[in-house]
Amino acid sequence: MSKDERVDVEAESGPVRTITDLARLAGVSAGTVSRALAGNSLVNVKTRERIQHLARSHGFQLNQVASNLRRQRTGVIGVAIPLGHDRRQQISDVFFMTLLGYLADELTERGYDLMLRRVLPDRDVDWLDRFIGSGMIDGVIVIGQSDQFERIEDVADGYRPMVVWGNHSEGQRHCVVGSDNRLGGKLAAERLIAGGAKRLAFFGATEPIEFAARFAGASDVARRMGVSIKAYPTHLSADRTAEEIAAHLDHHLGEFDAIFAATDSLAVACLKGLHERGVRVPEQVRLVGFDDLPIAAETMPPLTTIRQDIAGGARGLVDLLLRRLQGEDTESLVLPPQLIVRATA
Amino acid sequence: MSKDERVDVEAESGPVRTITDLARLAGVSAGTVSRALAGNSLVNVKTRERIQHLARSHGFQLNQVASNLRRQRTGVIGVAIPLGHDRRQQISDVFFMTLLGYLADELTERGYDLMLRRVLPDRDVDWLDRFIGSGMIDGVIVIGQSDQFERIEDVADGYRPMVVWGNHSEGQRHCVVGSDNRLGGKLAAERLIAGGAKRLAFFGATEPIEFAARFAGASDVARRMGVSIKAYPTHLSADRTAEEIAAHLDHHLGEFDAIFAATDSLAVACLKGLHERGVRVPEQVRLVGFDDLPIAAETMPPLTTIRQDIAGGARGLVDLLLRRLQGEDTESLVLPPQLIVRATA
DNA sequence: CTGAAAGCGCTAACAT
DNA sequence: ATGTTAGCGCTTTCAG
Repeated sequence: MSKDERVDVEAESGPVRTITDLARLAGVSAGTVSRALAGNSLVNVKTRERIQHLARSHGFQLNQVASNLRRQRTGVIGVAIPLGHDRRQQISDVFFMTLLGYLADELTERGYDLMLRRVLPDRDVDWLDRFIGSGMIDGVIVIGQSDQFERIEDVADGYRPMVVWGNHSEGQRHCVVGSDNRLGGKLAAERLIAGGAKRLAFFGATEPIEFAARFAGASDVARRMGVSIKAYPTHLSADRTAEEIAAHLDHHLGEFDAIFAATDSLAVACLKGLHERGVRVPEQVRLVGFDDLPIAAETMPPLTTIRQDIAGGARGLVDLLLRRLQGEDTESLVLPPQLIVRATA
Repeated sequence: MSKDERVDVEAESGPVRTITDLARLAGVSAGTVSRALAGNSLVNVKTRERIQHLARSHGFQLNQVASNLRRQRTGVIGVAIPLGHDRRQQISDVFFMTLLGYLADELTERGYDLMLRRVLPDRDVDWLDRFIGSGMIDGVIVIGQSDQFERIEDVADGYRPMVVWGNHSEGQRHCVVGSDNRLGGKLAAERLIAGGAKRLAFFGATEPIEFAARFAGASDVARRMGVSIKAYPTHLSADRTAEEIAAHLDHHLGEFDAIFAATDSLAVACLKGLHERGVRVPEQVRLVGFDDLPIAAETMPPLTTIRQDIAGGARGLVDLLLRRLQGEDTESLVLPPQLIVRATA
């Protein structure tokens, strides 16, 4: 039905915005219209089709808000991105944004809408309760624990339909999906050491729990293999890291023969810094990243890195959440990271 | 108020979920509670504070859905990302995702929530009407016109609170915010030609209207300067472009001495392809990208590119939308792109 | 198979 | 300054 036809039809009857308008037009009750539009089989096939056709020809749209209120469910999943350590940054973080894209795909596929909320926990202590209590969402996915691990734990017992992307810790109460960061760190260190590295450097922030686990995994291996490892801390926000990495390279270049970067973004910056200082990769300094973002395959030389299964993670998050919405009590899902060997280590 | 205190208080009175519960507890009417929580000055200061304190101590949250239905506004802005030419791709497109991040920031700042909807126009012809008509959003921002220019135009007359990120065309009816892509193309071509280029290549898709404008801008300059230009088409999805670019380079390397890549992502892939074939940049082939994504500064050599003001774009989108929500009738906003000279041209 | 009626939880006249 | 009342638009018993 074209727009023009619709206008013609409306001219005869005035706008039809509510189910009651439609009912009057069809000569039935609002209840019947509601049932007809819902495809309820109780209603006579002929009237059902008549009503559905009428609805379409008038461009009628069900008011979701009213429907939501009545049914006490919204078909909307909240996605919260807490920005703890470094304000502003993470929301433009390539990894999180990619995950968000896949989440949007996955939720759409399953018939849910996505409400995105960026959150500054220091300004708004009650961010999670407020999101949950708003009545606007059926469940919530939290992307990244940031420094809010405890607050999430507090909520987890009283609110089931919540799943979190992040790191899994022994005995935690909230349902989490995420890579085995410790194993990822292990794989990275093993690769570097197998290539002959004797003094490892870890570049990246170490407070975020995921990154701490990556460092810990690498440290385990280093200790076991009798190799030294030292963390060279950076912040998370892209603009600052470049300088910080440059400073580390300027002052400590002789101290290591291999770098494990906490993320591919950091690794790319390292690669550039090394190149600018005439350091050959991997001959003089080996380098492994983390994430396997698309950019990892496009650097020169292409980046050896630890792949996180982002699409799989998104699928897992949605899967578990929907099962929790059914009342099931789900375990956490730990995804195995994978070493992707390219040319930097 | 800690969680434990809250539990204590609740133990005395049962759960307090609705405004009516709270009213009973406070010994006033629901109306007064509603006013008190809204900070309405009509209500007595003492009772107002008493009610607010009571609400906090019971962890009371207003049901937004009910509120929305009654007030006929939701405080939610819809953000639609139509995926026309290349399914799946754009939602993970770095540029769009970055824009989305800034939009989330900007909307949050202004007190709005963001409902994200990824949309496949070929499967769902009515995507825009359905989003608008759902009653769940007060206004809509469309990120990218994709191949939906006409549909957006159709809707624009009947629905005011809509702003679109994309390309501005003479005489169009929908309010759009976007870079002057034609000017961007012009700047790119000028830079290349000033460096001595005689035969330009344009790498990228040419159907999307933004990209077509970039190519057109470059073509204008080429024609005026007596320089040749030819488009080497690619698709949008990241996985296919790499091969396509490789194929172009293998078959047509001698045909050009400069590349204008439609996006930085493409430019990075070009850079890699050229490097692998032993072609020096910029000595043998000059290269200019588009967007100025963070990665542009991190390539080797760093990428000369045309910057789009993403943050400014997001601010503009939200600004115009909110003014439209006030009933104002806003003009489109065309942002000037800026040549960022680094080392590839 | 359909209609009538109650009500989701909140807000905003309108009253006092 | 507060209470009362009538809905917002829809869904779902409960009757018939």
